[in-house]
Amino acid sequence: MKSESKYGAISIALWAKTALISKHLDNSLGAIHGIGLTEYMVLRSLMRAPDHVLRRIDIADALERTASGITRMLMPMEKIGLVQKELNERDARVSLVRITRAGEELFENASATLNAKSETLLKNVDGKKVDVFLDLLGQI
Amino acid sequence: MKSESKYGAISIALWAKTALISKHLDNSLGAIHGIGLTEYMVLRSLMRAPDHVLRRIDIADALERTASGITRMLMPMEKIGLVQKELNERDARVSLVRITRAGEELFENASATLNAKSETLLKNVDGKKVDVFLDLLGQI
DNA sequence: CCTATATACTTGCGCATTAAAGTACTAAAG
DNA sequence: CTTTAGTACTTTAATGCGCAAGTATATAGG
Repeated sequence: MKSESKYGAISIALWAKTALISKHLDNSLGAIHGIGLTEYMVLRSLMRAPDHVLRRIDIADALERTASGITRMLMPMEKIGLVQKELNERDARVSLVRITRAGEELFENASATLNAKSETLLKNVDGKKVDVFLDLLGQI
Repeated sequence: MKSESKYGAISIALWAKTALISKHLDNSLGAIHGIGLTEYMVLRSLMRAPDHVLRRIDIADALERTASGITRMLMPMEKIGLVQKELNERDARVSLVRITRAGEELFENASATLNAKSETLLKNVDGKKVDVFLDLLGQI
């Protein structure tokens, strides 16, 4: 068997470890706050956007998802009041997404859960190299 | 907005970057070899197993998937002759999975594709830190 | 204006995956 | 043996998500 290149090994390790971590995070967020990890990421994108508003397509791009996936995901999120639809006067094709006050609060609580759970999951990672790790991930 | 802890930031970066990378790898493997990334990982697990045989449950554990997901995934793989079922004489509950010669060949070719594509996707990662990166991922 | 092309979504359909229930078998304890 | 509990897998029903097609609107060129 030919050996795996180091870059291939990184891809595979990323895939495997991320599967593990995201499953745990998804379960915790679901059990405690009733949202999935992808929904958390939608809220996070909105919180980071100027004025806390984004077009659906911007969310799709940010999360590496398709527009159709975003449309479907936002329906229940709107129903439970985490986000609300908003029209764009300049362009009637666009339907903007705004995070609500309830969405902001849930995001803050969910972030605490995510941070705590991440600390547990990553406790074996050499604390002195956390910044290196973040830097390497940023280079991708 | 409270800031994200560094461990939380790592989880999120892993999630986002892995989504990007695995989408590209999945597309390449699908277009060139007709298998998905998860199926590639099944073959990889089998290649690394002693005697190239595993129980379904071992594959499920290795890939962070459920037994039922593995059952479904193996059906088409068996149909196109990448793996074959095998009985366990000691325990009739178990149905072992063995990689075929065709499966081994496809795995070798797919590995070359995966390595090459990974190199492209990760070309911005500081070459001197590749070992550090792999080590950090291994610590998770 | 009018047509052609591009953009921002939404919808219909299908695939991959899971959770939960069901089947078949094994193992452990009396 | 027989009962009980546990394990390995399969199946059923439901979810999440993408692709392709469809709708509505915008923009550019004649």
